[in-house]
Amino acid sequence: MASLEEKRHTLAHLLAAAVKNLHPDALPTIGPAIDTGFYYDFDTNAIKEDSLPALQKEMEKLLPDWTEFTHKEVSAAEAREFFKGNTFKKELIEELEQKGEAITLYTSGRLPDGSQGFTDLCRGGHVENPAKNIAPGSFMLDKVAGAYWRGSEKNKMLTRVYGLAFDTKEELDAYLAQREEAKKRDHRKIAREQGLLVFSDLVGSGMPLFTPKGNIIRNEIIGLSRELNIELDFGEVHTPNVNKGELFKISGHYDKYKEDMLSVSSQYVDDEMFLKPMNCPQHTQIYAAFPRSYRDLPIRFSDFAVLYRDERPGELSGLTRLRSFSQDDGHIFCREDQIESEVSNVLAAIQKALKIYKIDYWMRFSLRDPNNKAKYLGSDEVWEKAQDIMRRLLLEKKINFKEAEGEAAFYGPKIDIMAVDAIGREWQISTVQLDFNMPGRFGLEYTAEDGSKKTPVMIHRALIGSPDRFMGMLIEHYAGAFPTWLAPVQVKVLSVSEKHSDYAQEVVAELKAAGIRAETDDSNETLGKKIRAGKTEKIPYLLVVGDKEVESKTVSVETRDGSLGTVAVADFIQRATEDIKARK
RNA sequence: GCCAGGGUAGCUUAGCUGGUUAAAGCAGCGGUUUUGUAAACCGCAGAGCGUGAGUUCGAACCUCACCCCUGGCUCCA
Repeated sequence: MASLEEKRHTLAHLLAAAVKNLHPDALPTIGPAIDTGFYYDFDTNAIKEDSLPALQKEMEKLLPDWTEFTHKEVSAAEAREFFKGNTFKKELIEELEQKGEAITLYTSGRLPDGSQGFTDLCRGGHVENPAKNIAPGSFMLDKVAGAYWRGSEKNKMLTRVYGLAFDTKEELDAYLAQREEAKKRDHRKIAREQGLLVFSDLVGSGMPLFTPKGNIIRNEIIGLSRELNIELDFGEVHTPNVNKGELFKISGHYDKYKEDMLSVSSQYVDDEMFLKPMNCPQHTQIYAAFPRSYRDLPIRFSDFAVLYRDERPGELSGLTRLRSFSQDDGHIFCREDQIESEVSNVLAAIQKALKIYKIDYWMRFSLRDPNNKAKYLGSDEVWEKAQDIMRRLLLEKKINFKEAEGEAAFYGPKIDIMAVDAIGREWQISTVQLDFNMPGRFGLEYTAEDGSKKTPVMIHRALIGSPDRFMGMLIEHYAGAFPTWLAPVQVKVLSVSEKHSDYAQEVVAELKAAGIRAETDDSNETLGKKIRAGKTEKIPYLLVVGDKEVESKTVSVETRDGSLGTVAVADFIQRATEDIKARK
């Protein structure tokens, strides 16, 4: 039975064969199977987007001749001879040679003269009979993109051709349909349609301007985090946007992220200053400003300040990657014996928040990259200790998690919450990070029970990450149909005709007095059109008022899921208020 | 930053092998209508075709530079 991965990998070979026929100068490099199909990287600049149809055709033409794979093991010298002129393949051969692994060449297909077909350096993993095993219409070339050789931007950029491939044509079509669905939910599109935020070339890229409607959502998100912070006994602080470079030199951010910080200058003093890219160093200064006793710990600060990062232009994307954004940030300074309860309380709060937002998630335990320790601050012992504490905690709590090497922050390991949205895409949101490094660098201390001075531990955490980014995710998760508590307009009162405008205004006034975000649509349009507009805007409640309702002081309630009939205004207010309070 | 696409009215799009006043729908505005659960009718206005240079008798269309957006790569405290 041919596995999907084998099919995909086989298609990568087929693609390389097609490229070899149509673009003989393109040097093949590597071509693995991926989640949705396959890709192959070529050293060439001849392949553009519009080359794809011809390549696709060529692949389809070649496929019937690919009835088997033959392979042979060769010496490094033979392999080098075969791939002479291809420095990329030579580099791979050298590596195989050094590791003492077998070097194999795989061949499939046939040339017009009947001689052997396309041969590639490969360790295997193909379907036995591509012509038979690969269903017609189950694959398509998708797009062309640049990709650095071996994933390093120091290396040459190659041309990557992506292909989609599934077991059947139906599965490919389903994937394409799902991609269409994702496009419909695109937060950039919905944010524009609903007038939630805008960007301006004059303000700058990556710097969102929230409209009154968008800011309502943003504030509700912050409001929930603030409420959870109070339950967790955090004290909210307020800190400035501009900081001296010295602060970041001590924290270690200067060395690591100077290129990604926006600098600011003063006309009067020479200090190198930066817009702050994070809050942690500042919070250490609030801690440091007063003598602290073991009895005072844990000390917890929360902060919603706007942060600035000089992201490279090509990395910006809607609300998911911004130059200016905030975090629902918080830092805990505690004793070692308090780590466990602090981390588990924060995790519980995160879980509570995600339940309210109806978001599924999984946890990623992000560890240091053991092969690149230079990227991180602090000694091996400290890292081992921090990672052990966190792992033990996750195991004790019986939390399902996946370990991920190389995903830690530069100062410590972290637990990242990976949200899974309504159509299955993952977003990294919340985080809890254990830091044994920064407090020492800032000379933070507390007086222990025995009178000695000790260094506190610092826990960095964000409940939902960035309110701005999270809002982008929520837009896509809900496809713009926000639950009532988040909806910028919770209720819209539609008058049947202009005769009923006064009553509609009255109802809106009552709703507003009850704290409900309501407006009227008393435009000179038919009711049908107003309903349509309200539904398109995804307003949670549409209240229709006409002669009957004016007469009986009622409203006819239409929700996104259907009609609730005619109820007294007071009853509707009660119902809506309960929803909002319960964050439904 | 790098690779590949793209930028026409507030929005969605047409026009683009160079050739009169750049064409629609929605939204907007003005009328008519006074409407009962997903688009009433008529009219009006709205576009320096991303920006700046160039080629040409003539540029939305060709060339160059820059800006911005999209998809990747790299990065993500």
